[in-house]
Amino acid sequence: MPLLIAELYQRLLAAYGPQGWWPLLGHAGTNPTKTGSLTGYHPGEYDFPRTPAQRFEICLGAILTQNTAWPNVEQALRNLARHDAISPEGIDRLDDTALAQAIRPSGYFNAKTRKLREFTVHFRAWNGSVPSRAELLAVWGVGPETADSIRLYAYGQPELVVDAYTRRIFGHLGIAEPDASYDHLKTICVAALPEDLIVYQEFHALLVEHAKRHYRRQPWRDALFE
DNA sequence: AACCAGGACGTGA
DNA sequence: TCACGTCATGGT
Repeated sequence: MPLLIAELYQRLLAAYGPQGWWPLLGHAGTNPTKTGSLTGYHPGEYDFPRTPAQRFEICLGAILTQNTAWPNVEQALRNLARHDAISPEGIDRLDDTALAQAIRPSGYFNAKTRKLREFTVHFRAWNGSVPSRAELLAVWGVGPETADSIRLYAYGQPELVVDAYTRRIFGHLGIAEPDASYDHLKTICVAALPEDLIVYQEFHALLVEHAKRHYRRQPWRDALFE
């Protein structure tokens, strides 16, 4: 009998406490239980984003963090902030060379320059309304995880997020096949958890925290669950 | 000093 | 569908 997903969530929450995602620039809040020297967490506060700028910052971060370590993304976001470019107008103001230079620390800077351009066009067209998952997936450079992250953290929608850590942990613990698809993992999580914004936000954040602690390098030995 | 990170896209079978 | 190559910097 594999570990139940709901029980996994409860035990992660008990072990690490509320994480407070999505991390935001300029938010001094930290989480003493988190790994590394990351900042911008706001455990116990679920009324983010509080401004249009914070919403757009989360969207940019969701794209910039694709296959990229978060500290690199923070450097890129700080560069954009220095250019006053955490806004659709700010992105537009930078030419491709300047934009690529600013986001260089996050890697794949040519591809991500285009992704930020494309996203900005659609973001403005949504005109403040909440984009559907399909609308997000229609944006070049936005795949399933990025779309779900934006829905969940930038727009406060109860949209469950799956990532490589989810697959790795579930595979290791026998909850799902190691090569299970994104949609399958999402389906079994949605079926096992209450459809709740806070639960979804914490669930993803807790899996990331747990993976950073115990799944960095193979062979994985899960100190919390075995 | 290799190894890899909070993926997505294009291509060929 | 699906497997595989590509994109790139910075931390460990």
